Amino acid sequence: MKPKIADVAKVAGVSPTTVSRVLNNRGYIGEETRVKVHNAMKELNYYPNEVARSLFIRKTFLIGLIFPTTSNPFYGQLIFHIENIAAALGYKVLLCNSQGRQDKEKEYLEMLQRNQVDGIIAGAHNKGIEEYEKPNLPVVGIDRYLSSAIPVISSDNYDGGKQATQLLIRKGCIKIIHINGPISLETPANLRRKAYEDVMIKHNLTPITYEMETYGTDNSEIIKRLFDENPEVEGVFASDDIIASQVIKEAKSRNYNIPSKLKIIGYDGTETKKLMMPELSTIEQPISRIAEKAVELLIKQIDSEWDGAPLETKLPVKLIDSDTTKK
Amino acid sequence: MKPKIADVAKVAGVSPTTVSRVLNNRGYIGEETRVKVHNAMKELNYYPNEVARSLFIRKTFLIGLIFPTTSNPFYGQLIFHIENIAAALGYKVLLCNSQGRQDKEKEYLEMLQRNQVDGIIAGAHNKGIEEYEKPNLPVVGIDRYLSSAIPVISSDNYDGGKQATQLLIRKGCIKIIHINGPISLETPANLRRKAYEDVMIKHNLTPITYEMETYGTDNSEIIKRLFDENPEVEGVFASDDIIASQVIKEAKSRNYNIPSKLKIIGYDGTETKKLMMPELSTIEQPISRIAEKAVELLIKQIDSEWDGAPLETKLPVKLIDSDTTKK
DNA sequence: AAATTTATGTCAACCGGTTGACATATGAAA
DNA sequence: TTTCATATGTCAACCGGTTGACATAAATTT
Repeated sequence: MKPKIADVAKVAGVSPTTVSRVLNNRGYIGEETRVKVHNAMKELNYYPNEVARSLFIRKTFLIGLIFPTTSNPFYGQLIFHIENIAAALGYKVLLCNSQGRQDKEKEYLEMLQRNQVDGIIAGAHNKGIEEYEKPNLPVVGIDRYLSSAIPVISSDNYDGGKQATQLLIRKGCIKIIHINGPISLETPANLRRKAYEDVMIKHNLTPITYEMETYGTDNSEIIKRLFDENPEVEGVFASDDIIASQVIKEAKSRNYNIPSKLKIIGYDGTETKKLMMPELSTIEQPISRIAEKAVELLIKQIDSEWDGAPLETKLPVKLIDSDTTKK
Repeated sequence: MKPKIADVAKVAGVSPTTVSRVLNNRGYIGEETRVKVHNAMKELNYYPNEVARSLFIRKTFLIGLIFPTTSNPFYGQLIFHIENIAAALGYKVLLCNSQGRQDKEKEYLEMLQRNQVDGIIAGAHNKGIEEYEKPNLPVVGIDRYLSSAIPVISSDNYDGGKQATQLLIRKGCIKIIHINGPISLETPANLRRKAYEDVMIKHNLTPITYEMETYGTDNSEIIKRLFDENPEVEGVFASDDIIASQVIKEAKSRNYNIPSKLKIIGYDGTETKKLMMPELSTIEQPISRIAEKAVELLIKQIDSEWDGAPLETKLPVKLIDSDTTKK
């Protein structure tokens, strides 16, 4: 059986209260008592039971994370940073991969509440989860509008979309196509598309957008259609690097020379992308800063120090003009 | 204040014990009472406090995960599967990114014990963490020997190394170099190198191995040295796909034509790799099966159903012969 | 009519640590 | 000598849910 405070007290020859005092640095404690207690803890291999402690102080220092999947390097990297920053501030993270499924997300939401997490950071959201509407606990969204009272952190999606489109135009592309995720999701990421359309129209070009199916589905059909219907395409702005990689693959199989015949730019710019496909131009998101802001805002809410603003935080992106957009 | 069982009981007009009976399906409960209680729970937005429950039943259904970083797609994907399988079995996961740092790993190990996790799955390990030696709780290692009593799950590293090396030889390479992670770590992954050396020697070829620095360090120097010292290299077997991608990058900058002049094969074969660099040949690890086995063995230990064997589980790999090893 | 099953209530102990109230005993400062 | 800061102990209530013991009463069986 695991040792408890009473066991430590017995070994150290002091009272349980004294042990608790040592653990929490409360009241007066003599130096030698402190040492005796610490020795006893070491001897017994004692670890304070945080579950009991959490119950009493009514706080767990747990943060729930709901994201589609850690398999995706963008979320993997984001979660890495969130966990890191949280750990530095004394918080632990409970991980949930919702896989873009509404039923899973609901289950996780309930599970997290049962487990008394102090707050939730969610980057997944399937419309129609009313649970987010009654915010019984602090929540921060990343790139997802969850409800009118929940703050959202994102990269400057409009600026990113603008820069990407402008780059392709600057490099001489006329027939430029955009391909993005399911627009039915209410996400700031839709601004990437909005910016693309605005820039195209401003340059008297016709915007053409292809839309992906739900997250995780096989998208190759849509990309094939893109090429079938627009064989003379000169530039593609994909709303993330994974989609961009699929476009590249299809283009190569159709013998489009990149970048001379077709230029491509993606979005995200993860570390993995930098290593695995350095040649791909992209809009790099400030992932670690997004993580910082999210944790910061969540903890402010937890500590009741949040005044309701800002509801939206946009962080600057960085254009990476690499080989796939060479002139 | 959050509602508790007593509040539900009051609203439903029954006793707290009856509510608990409904929640746990114990003893006799009438149908209409059950309905009344459920309505009260819904009305109050009641979620049972798992912290209190965990304290009493002395079990948290929490599993601690210690891995270097979710940023790396291999760990990201592995963790995705682990979390999924665990969730299906009623377990939740607490995520820790040790970043290959011994101090962090020790801290996390202590934190997890304080938080009463039921078990730990660790894929990170810096030698000399004696904490693993006194296994106060169930542990499973992935690709890492933690202590003599802790079971390890891994891909069949020897076979993978063998297949990779044989492929390069079959494709006509003579001067083949291997590059791997820090061998100081006691990991089954070292068998990739052993297999490489064995196969080379069997074919009367000279094995040459370059070793990476500690995890996460900048490795470009070592790869540059590899090419400087072996300009006539014909084949490279990298011990993971990320290293392979760095080799490709350096080779391209030196105008080596791949695969005509230089053939490359990596190791891991994550989904991300398949999307981002489908052209890279690799040894694909059965990531979801590794996750399954790990969770299965951990839960067996938790349920005291583990008899100590098998201590080592090796799962079959799959050769992916793609463009970078074309003849 | 008696025995049994079903349904619910009351009560108290327990999980392990926290905290406040209060008692007691030093050694040091006033 | 008196006061006070220091050091430790005892005790009990509490966090929220679980569980066993026991009581009671209605509905079913036998």
